[in-house]
Formats: sequence, structure tokens, C-alpha cells
Amino acid sequence: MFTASMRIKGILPPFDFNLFIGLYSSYKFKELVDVVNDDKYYRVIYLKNNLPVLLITSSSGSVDSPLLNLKIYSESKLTRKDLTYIRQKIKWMLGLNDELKKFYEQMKKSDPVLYQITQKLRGLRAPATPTVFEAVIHALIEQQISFNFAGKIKSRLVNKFGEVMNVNGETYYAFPTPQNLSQTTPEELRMLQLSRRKGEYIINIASKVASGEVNLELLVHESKETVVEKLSKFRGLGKWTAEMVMVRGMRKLDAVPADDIALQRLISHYYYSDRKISKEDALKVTENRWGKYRGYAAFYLMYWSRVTGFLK
DNA sequence: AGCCAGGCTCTCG
DNA sequence: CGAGAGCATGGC
Repeated sequence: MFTASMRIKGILPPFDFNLFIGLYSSYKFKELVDVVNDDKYYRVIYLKNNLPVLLITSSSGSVDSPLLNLKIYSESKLTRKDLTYIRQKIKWMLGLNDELKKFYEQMKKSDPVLYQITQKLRGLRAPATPTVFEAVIHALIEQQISFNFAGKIKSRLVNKFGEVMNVNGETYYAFPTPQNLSQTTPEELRMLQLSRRKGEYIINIASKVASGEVNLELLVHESKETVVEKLSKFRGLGKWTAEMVMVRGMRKLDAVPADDIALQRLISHYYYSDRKISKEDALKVTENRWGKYRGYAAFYLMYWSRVTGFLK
């Protein structure tokens, strides 16, 4: 077993590691991919034919001078280039390059409600999946069902199809690859309590990615409009799903699933004293108050509602 | 028991 | 276009 330890520096303050891991430790289902245990965060990613296990801690950092410790476990030796790639990937996944201060300053001007919340969640970053593909599968599963139920299904999917890596007697799961998911059947996915139709959607897009017919990862460089247009060509992928993917898998945080029912509930609660509101009312808040920070604002609202117990 | 969930597709005016 | 039905199943 090859191991390497290093520090991750150059993180724009503020960054709060505890708020980051708090997101995953609050789940009511067993999270197999983003694993939090005892103030440690574990994640398996793909690196060519390797499945390095990343262990991230923040023993000596603080919110205003952030410092992360990274330990990597890999079956084969990693090059300097591999290590650089991993560091960059972590910065992407944890949002370490986001300029939170600008977001806070803007909210101070345009949205006192959200500004209050940003003060309480100072240093919280919106995380992203290491691949666009992973975010697509998440969003497909989450369509129309509750977050908790979706989480359970996602764990079953990972448990059944994800590759594993063993370190010190513990098993760590990688999110299933397009290859992994292209070889299953709708019937097999039905057994995980996915609807037959969602099973078909997943297999369809996984097969196209696995065969090389499409490369979802390249969409990161496209405009929001192009992403929605191109993703909508796949069966089962609509506007909501595309927007979800942009926020969580592409770090396009100026996007937001505006007609999301949960987001509408949140906006109704924090801005309209729980009155029933229209799509347009919700859209107005995201556009006028949040502007280009709408993805971040929605994420803060969602996180805060979990902290306070308003949204389970 | 029945309605609603962090939608999408298809059909029919 | 725009509304409406059907899908599938857990949770309240």
C-alpha cells in the first residue's frame, strides 16, 4: 500500500471544515461515498486504474486560516502529477477556491434575510461531486421523491455496483462508474426500489458515457443554456435535473432549480411567512435578491433549514 | 385511506 | 404552446 501525506494550502478564508462534514453527518441514511467518521472525511476517487482513498482532516486549521491535511492510500505508487491532480480535485469538490467574501458582501446589500444566515454559517462551501456523471445519477434518483428515500436508494446503488478499496481493514466505496452501471438491467435496479423508468434512464445515459459516445465531463466548460439544452436530449433529464447537475456537479453556482418544490417551501418560509407562493414569487427572490449567487444562497438556506430543523 | 413527494414523458386540445 | 394524466412507492 502506497501512502502519501500532505497539506492543502492556499485556501481562501473563511472555510469551516466542521460545517463541511456536518452536511454528511446529518443524513438519516448511511452515506457510503462521502464518509464522515470522527472528524475525518473519506472519499474514494478514480485516478486512471487506481482507486485512491482520500482522508481529509483539519486538526490545526481554523476558519480564518484554513489548513487541511490530506492522506492518500493507493494500491500503486502515485506520481507527482497524480498528487497535483488529486489536490486540484479536492479543491474543486470542497469549493476551496470560491470567493465567499464576495457572496457575503453582495447579500449584505441585496438580501438581509440571507445575510443573517451567512453570518451563522460563515465558511460553509457548497460541495460538488468529482464527476458530472455522478451528479447526473444523483439527480435522476432524486426526481420527485424525498431526499431521505433518494439517499437510501443511492447507498444501495453504491453498495451493489461501486468498486471497493480496502484500507486497514475498512472497506471504502467509490461511486459506480458508467461502465459499472451500463452493465445492469432495469429489473436489477428495480430491486433497489428505483422505478423501472428511472432504471432505464440511468442505464441509457451510463451506456452512452461508457461507450464514449458522449462525454458529460466536457459540459463543465459550456454555458448554462447549452448545458440545459444538451442534457435535456437524454431521456429522463429535464430542466430541474439539469439545474441540479449544474449546481452539484459543475460548480455552476449561478444556477438553481427554481421550480424545485423544496426550494419553494424554503423561500415561502423565510421570505413569505409560510404563505403559499407561486413559482414566480420564488423566481423573483432568486433573481432579485440572490442574482449570480443563487446557487450558493439556496444551498445556505437548505443547510440552515436542516440545522434549525425546519426541513428534514 | 388518501395525498403528496426536491419530475419527466406523452397525449390531446 | 399548456394542461393533464400516468408513472412508482415511501411516508405521513
